[in-house]
Parts: sequence; C-alpha cells; structure tokens
Amino acid sequence: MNETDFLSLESRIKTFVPGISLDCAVFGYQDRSLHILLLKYRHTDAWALPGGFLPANSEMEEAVHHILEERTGAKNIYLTQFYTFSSIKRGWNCNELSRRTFGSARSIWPKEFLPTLDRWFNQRFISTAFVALVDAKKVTPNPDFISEACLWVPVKELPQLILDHGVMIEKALEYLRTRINYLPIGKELLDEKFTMVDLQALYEAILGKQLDRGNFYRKIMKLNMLKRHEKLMTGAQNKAPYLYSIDDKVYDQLIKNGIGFI
Amino acid sequence: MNETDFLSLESRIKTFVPGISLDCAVFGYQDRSLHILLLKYRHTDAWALPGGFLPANSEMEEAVHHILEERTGAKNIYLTQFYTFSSIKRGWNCNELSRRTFGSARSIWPKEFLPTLDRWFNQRFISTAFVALVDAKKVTPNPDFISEACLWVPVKELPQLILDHGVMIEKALEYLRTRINYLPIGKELLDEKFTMVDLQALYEAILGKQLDRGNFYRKIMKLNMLKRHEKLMTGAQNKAPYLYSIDDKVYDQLIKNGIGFI
DNA sequence: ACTTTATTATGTTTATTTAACACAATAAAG
DNA sequence: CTTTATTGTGTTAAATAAACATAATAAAGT
Repeated sequence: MNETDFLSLESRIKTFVPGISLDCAVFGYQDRSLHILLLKYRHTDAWALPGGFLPANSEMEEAVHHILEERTGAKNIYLTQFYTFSSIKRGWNCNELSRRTFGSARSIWPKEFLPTLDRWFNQRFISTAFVALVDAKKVTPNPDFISEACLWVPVKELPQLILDHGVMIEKALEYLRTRINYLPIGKELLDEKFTMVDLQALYEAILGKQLDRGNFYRKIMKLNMLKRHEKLMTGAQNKAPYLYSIDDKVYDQLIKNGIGFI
Repeated sequence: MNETDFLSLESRIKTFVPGISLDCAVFGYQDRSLHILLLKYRHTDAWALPGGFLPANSEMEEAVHHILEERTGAKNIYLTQFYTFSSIKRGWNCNELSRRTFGSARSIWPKEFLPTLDRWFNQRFISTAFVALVDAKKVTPNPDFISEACLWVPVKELPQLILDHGVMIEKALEYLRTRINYLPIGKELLDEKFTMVDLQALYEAILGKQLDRGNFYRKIMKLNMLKRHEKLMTGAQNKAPYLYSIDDKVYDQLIKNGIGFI
C-alpha cells in the first residue's frame, strides 16, 4: 500500500458522480458449490462486496465492468442490475462493524487527504447493485488497496459484512433463485466444458435442493442445448464422464423465453 | 398555474438529493383493460410518467408515496422498485420531443428562476423507477402544475413519451409479466369486490393472451383465496355474476411463494 | 309463460410434466 | 476380475395443462 493509491483516489473523487455507488455480487461455482467474491478489509474482520463509484461520463455497466476487471482480471463478465439500495440508514454509521471498519481505514489514510475523504464517505450514497456471473477458473481475485484479500467465499459460509452488504447478498441470491430460468447460469458460471454432474450440482446449489439425476438428464437433453465432447479422464476408478458445452444459439433462445431447466 | 408553484419548486430544489429522480409506472385496471397513469405537459403533445425528486431526508419509497398521493389522492399504494435508469444519454436533449417539451416548459417559467432550474434540469439524473398497482376506482387523477392533464391511458394505446419513459413502461410491463405470480395483482388492481370475469380479464390483459374460462375458474377456486359474496345486479338480461373478494391471509402466502394462478 | 342471455359449476378427454425409484450396460482403474 | 461412478433408459403414479362440452341457473325482456 503506498501514497500514490490514496493520491489517485483523492484526485479521482472529483470525477465521480456524487452520492452514487456501485456494488456487485459476483457469483462463481467451485468445488460443487456456489461462491461469492468478497474483499477483506485490512486490520479488521470486516468483509465487503467489490464496488466503487460512477465516473461522471460512464454508464453504470461500464463502470462495474471496470471495477470487476480490476478485481478479477476478466473483461466482458455477465452483468445485470438487480436492486438499488438507498436507505437513509445505510451509511458507515449503520452498525458497529461498519463504524470500526471506517475508523480503521481512516487511521491509515494520509492526514492531508482526510477532509476530502471524510466529506466523500459521509455522503448519503444511493447504491445500485449488480449480479455478476463468472467462470471462477478464468478469474484471478485481486484485492484493492484498502483490502488485504480478495477471495471466493461459499455462500453457505458468509463472514461479517460491512454496511448493508449482507442484505445485498440475500437479495442477490433471491434474485438468482426467482430468475433462474431467465439467467444464463450454466453458460456463465461453468467452464467452457463441464460434466453433467457439475451442471446439475450448480442448479442444486442455487435452488438449495436436490434434483433427481435421471430426470434432470432427460430434461436437459430434450432441450437440445448441449454439445457432447470427449470424456474427462479423472484417474478415478470408474467410467469417465463426458464433457459437454453449451450451444449458445439454442441456450440464448431458451433463456430469453424463460424456458426452464427446472 | 401561478408564481407560488415555481417559487415552491425553486426553494424545494435545495432540499432534494442532486442527480436523483424517481419515476413511477402506476397501473390500474378499467373497462376490462390495463391502464397506466400519465401526465400531459402543457402546450405540447408530450406525455410523461408521474415522478419527482428525492428529499434529502426521505426514503425513496416514502418520496414515491408522497408523489403518488399528490397525483392520485391515495395513500398506501402498493409500490415496488423495478429498475434504475442511469444512461448518460437520457437527459432532456435525448430526442426531439424531450427538447421541445423542455423548451416549452422553460418558456413559461418566470425568468428569475431560470438559472436555478436550468442548472437543476441539466444535471445527469439517475432515476429509480417503481411499479405501482392501484384500484383505479379509488383514485382521482390530479395533474401537477406543469401538466394540463393526468389521465388513465390504456397500455395498448400509448402516446408519445418524453425522455426514456417509453422504455420505462416497456420494462415495467415486462416486470409485471415475468413476476406475475409474485405480485399482488388481483388484490391491488381490482376493487374490494369483483367478478370472476374481471379477475380473469385482468390476468389476460397483463399476459396479453386469452385464458380458458373453465380452467381458470377451477384453478382459482382450488387455491382457496376467494370469498364469495352477493351477486352483482347489472340490469343485464342474464344471470347476475357473483362478487368475490380476496382472502388476504391466503393470498399473501401464495404471492410470497410465487405460487401461480397462471 | 316463454325467450334470450351470460354465469356458474362441473364433466371429459388427451397430452404433457413431475417425481420418485429402478436397472443394466459401460468403462476406467486397481 | 473387482470396484466404482457414469450413462442412458425404463417404469409408474400423480399432477397439471389445454381444449372443449354441457347443463342448470337466474336475470330481464317480450
């Protein structure tokens, strides 16, 4: 962490739309379970969603893409807005953890920047929140300068989160569940090639319930959205599973019409 | 229209969160079809959604409730946020109609307020849009001081709309359709008591397709959400239809789980 | 009394979907 | 030859959807 990071933020603040922030629930799929990308603030046990501010001449989507590229190295991530959080109760004073986190961050900021930064962070922020879906394998999590870690965390094991980020994640998960047939879950969260078991486990992870293998297999196959490839040799003492990939044209059409895998 | 209206806006501007606006697609059901509440600007053929700004110490929902009370006389209208429109292309310069409308409005504003008003309206606005569902019979549309009319317009006959309000309405309608099982459509859009034919026609209006009467009747009745009352004597030369009302407890549970009428 | 009409409630049928469980061929590796 | 998970299909019962039909009902006009 060095002075130029602060300097850069200090000078960039002038270029941001005041009062607007952006947050993003980035979902990835690993080890057969759903993960979310979180940042850990320095010197505290406080975690946060990746986020940032809106440059005056940028579209929100552009800005979120930029934030996510910094945080993951990946461009063209699938993004969709899901809610705008605007409560007057949401500031850094909203709970003990947030107060402590802000205090801790403030204590390591160069003194000469404090007035600007205090003014900026004590605004009322209206935060538009996005859901992003990424292939966890194509991504290198990368902390920003106020964080000491950027990690994939299983959504079943969420840590303490600052501000209203816990509520945001709940709402993002509900969004995933209730729009499951309208979101390109399979295409975006899985690797180019994947096994049938993985595809099923992904939908199970989002819905939070078990699905019957045989029925799932038949349903997916009837939709005609998969291309079958070579087998995946795992070295395990059993028949190797086939790899599949998604036929984009068919899949996009299915998603557009909300036609269901489930 | 009088000077105090302008004065009031001029002085209230200081109390609004800059750069934030609120718009609301208010849906009502009349004459067996879906309507939306629109305002007609003075001296132009430009129409707009009811909307306004966010007082610095208000929640967005509060502010929208306040706007809708002014526009309809009704309190406690059902409201839900559905999208935040933030494009850098959305200002009063986005198309010919908007430019003309703004010019026309500007020409009737007292000169001494023009600097303030120009500065305010030339900002980049981030607009959070809401869907409201109301019982059209309980409402008295009431234009604001820059409009000459506030009317229920059938969604099948939309006029020219300013800014991106046309896109907003499209998105709002899509929201209604894709969340039809999660929204209290019947409860909010219909009168306290209504006939089965009206209930069905309402769902048909939103989905834009015909439903089978017998099947619809059976499905609704099986959900146990209706209480039957006296008949509605229309004077028509036929058996009078029964009136029904919604059993709130059952209905709320159904809506919460997205359990479908359709 | 008879007619016209829309409402109401139920009937019927066919096709499709869901859900739960079962089974046997397959093939990778020990 | 054994162990194992994968794969594709089979089966069955129950539920749902979709389309169409019917007949009693009752309000009002003639």
